[in-house]
Amino acid sequence: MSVASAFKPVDTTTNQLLAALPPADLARLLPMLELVQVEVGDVLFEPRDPIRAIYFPHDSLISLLGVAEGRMTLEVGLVGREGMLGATVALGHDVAQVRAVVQRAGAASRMDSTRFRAEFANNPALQRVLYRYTDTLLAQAIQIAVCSRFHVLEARLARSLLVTRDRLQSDKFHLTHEFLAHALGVRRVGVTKAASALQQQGLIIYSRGNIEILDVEGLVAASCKCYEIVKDAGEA
Amino acid sequence: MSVASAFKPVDTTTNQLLAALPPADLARLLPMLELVQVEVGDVLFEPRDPIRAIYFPHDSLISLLGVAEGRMTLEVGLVGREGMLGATVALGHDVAQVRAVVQRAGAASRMDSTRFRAEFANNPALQRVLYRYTDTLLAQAIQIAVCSRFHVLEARLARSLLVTRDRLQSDKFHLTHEFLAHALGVRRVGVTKAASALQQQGLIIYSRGNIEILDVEGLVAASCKCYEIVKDAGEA
DNA sequence: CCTGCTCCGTGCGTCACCGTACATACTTTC
DNA sequence: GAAAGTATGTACGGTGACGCACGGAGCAGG
Repeated sequence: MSVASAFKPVDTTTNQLLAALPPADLARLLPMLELVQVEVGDVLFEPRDPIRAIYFPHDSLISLLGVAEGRMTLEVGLVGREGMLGATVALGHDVAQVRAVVQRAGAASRMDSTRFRAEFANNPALQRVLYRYTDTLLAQAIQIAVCSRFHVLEARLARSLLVTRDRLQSDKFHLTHEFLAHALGVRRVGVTKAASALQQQGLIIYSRGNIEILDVEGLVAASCKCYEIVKDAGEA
Repeated sequence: MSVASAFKPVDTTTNQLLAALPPADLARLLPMLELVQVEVGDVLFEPRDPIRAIYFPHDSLISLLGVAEGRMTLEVGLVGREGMLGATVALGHDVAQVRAVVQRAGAASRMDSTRFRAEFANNPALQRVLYRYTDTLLAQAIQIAVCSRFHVLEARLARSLLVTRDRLQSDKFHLTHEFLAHALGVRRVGVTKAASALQQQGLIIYSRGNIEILDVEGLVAASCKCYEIVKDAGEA
């Protein structure tokens, strides 16, 4: 991760949480935001870490991984331009419960936790936005819990790809089987098997981490309902 | 469910969310609360239902079940005296995402959603309490997602029993294998097998739904770390 | 060009849990 | 005190994913 040029102003229209704030509130927030570039694989925090900074992604994408013992992980949330990372510090808990790892490199606005908490206390608009977003995160986590328990890997993979597509607003992205395995909480070979099944159905093609979605409708059909449920919850 | 005698006043010290409110804020809330009795198996709402009322349990216990197609369910949260049901309506989403089913009969204070939302908007203390509690619910859901994915049934059953014990502050309670199966997202026979294993280890005894925990330490050892993680998150 | 690295594919034995069906035992009811 | 209901126990084949190991293929740089 690196601090971007100080000359480049933060584009406040990309991140939708920032964009949702009234101009006056946003203006107060802006001087505290620092534009940074995050790189794939960067770990912004680990479970039990104190959260020192919160992030508003612009074009980056951050995966929230629940961690069990060993190297078993499960993605419980995905944060892109529509959300923020670390809302929890304003709500009372300042210790991370998940691993936050960058899934797609890009820009994000960072802010010190302490200042954020102080600002949060005096900013009703920010409170409303965060409260609502946290509720969306909860809906995501719940659906992922259900999905991981009951649905077969192939459907879950399809769901995961569709969510990534929505977040990035692109049909092509880079994501290795290894990374997906961590997100889905399965072995890498399991992903290979499921992905090649989707590929044989003509829904996607992939090669060395470059994934392209060919047939969105087909992929929706191959996925479980969970995809649409979390999508609806996010928009409602 | 039935409305309790109007003569009986709401005991505001039992539910810990209510108890945490400053007296003035609580006083404004009280006239809007209605004391009701909920019975085992009562379904307070289903996924996609509009949430018409919110609940503050006193000695009752309410299980939040994520629902997949068919009769496959998974408990993603448990609400007792330490929490409330339906906080989500104040946060923006007024449609339920889970099934709320009474696990243990008892008293709860009910309040109309619309009035609750209005009160929430003007009550900073209530906002703080709810923010924090929602964050705890999120922590629960995340840990349950991880736990259900990676840990074997016996450990998950042990965790579930320990959580129930904490909520009820009692080593004895009523809970059938069937009910536990719904909560854990497994078959009833799976629970029977896991429960009899715990019984043979001398950790619990059960008979026709009456469960007694004999060895808390042993049960903690038999459970996964998830139990302590959510416990810590709730208290932190 | 060959070495090294990342990424993907296959095979094989094991296991937890599934779905189903049936059996037993305690409890309540009339 | 028989019938009906509730709760628990046993059995069996099936399967999705596991863990591990190794094979191979594309891409990079010296």
